[in-house]
Amino acid sequence: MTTLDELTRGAAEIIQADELKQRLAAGHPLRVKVGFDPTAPDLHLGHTVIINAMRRFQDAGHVAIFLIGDFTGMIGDPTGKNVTRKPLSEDEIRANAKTYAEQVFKILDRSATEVRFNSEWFGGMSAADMIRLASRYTVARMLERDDFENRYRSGQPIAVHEFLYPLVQGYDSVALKADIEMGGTDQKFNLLVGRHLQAQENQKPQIIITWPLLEGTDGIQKMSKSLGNYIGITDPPDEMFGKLMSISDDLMWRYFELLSFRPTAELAALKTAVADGRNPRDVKFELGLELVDRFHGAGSGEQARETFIARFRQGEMPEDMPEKTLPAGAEGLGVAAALTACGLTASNSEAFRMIQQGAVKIDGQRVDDRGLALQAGFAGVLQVGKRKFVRLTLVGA
RNA sequence: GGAGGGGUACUCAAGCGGUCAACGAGGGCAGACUGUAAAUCUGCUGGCUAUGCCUUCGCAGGUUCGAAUCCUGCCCCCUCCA
Repeated sequence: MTTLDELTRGAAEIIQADELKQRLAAGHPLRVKVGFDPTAPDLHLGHTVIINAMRRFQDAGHVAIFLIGDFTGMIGDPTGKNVTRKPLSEDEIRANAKTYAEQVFKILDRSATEVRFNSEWFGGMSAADMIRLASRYTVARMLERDDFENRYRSGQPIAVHEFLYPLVQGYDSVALKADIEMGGTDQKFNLLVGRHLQAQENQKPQIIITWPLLEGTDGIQKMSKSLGNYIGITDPPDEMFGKLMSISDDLMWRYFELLSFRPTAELAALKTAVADGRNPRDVKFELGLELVDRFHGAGSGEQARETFIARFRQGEMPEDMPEKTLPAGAEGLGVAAALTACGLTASNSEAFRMIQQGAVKIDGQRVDDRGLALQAGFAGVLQVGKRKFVRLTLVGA
């Protein structure tokens, strides 16, 4: 039996926690809605925080509604002041939705998930109905939203249709008869609009659960692809495991809380164990095992761990690495040129720098001579730093 | 429309005729130490056919032996006034 605490572990805020308790106690399956933007189908662990939450609700017998905002996506949402998002074509949206599904059902239980598109109810809505919808909320209340208020006060433009977005999102909840809507903390305002609109339609206003934005591997900024501090759920097992091992001990607990399905009591036990002297690294292994298994199938986590140990604790070379065959001229191929051609360094200059810093190895042997030329017939492993390898073969030109 | 301020490498930010491939900070990368953790220390952080050469300081010209630095035009951003 999943308790309320377990369902909302790590949540930033619950609006009307009492109501949530009551509805859960009533014993009926609740409709848990989460909206997704059809623009970014490449999910990382940060996105999964909320998907995990959906899964917990499913396991407790509720229905997860995976809502794809295709209607809104086709218009292009300029929210977020700087970049105007470009509208997506129907084809793009369909393709993105498919990718979403593939990724999301690694976590969600397909049989307890409703996948919906908001073009279902907006696609055929008349202008009159849209204006009617717009009449349901006042400008003053719209301006309560933080970013609207800031922009209004500082004289930055707010396009009229931006006011429509919260309404559209809120109306989704009406159309879906959502009992609960979850979102990132930045979504709070929009989620509240849903409550308002539902009340006007004589529906029970949805309960709102907001989730924090997960910190990236740097432990400071939110996980995002553009910051490069992300762990993609399609990352290969070894890479995913490795990235997880590189997070700080503090961050590990955060990841456990938001990403692991282990009961809170177990997490507390792990914490105690570490406090009593257990190596945090081994606990981090547990995290890696769980997550790699989740995205790559049972057993893949253990395999990733073995590879990890072999490579980093015992200093072995990875078993599979990119292979490359290059032609060598009469005088051979300079190491720097070879490194760059293999993509291990961005330029010859960088390659020279790496050599100077003792970061370059050939078959595990450190290279100090930047003038070294590899001859045709060479076959071996080039390495830069601790984790970049290429198996290179040189053939005569 | 008027007045003023500003655009420098991944980001912030110095420099205001030569010693500038450009101070410093952050970030990133590498080395040491480790548990590929954090913290810490050290080095690097434009390119190349590499002890030299080439290209970079909003864009295009000009002055000068020599410009990121001075002049002209253009583009963009910000602040104040109308």
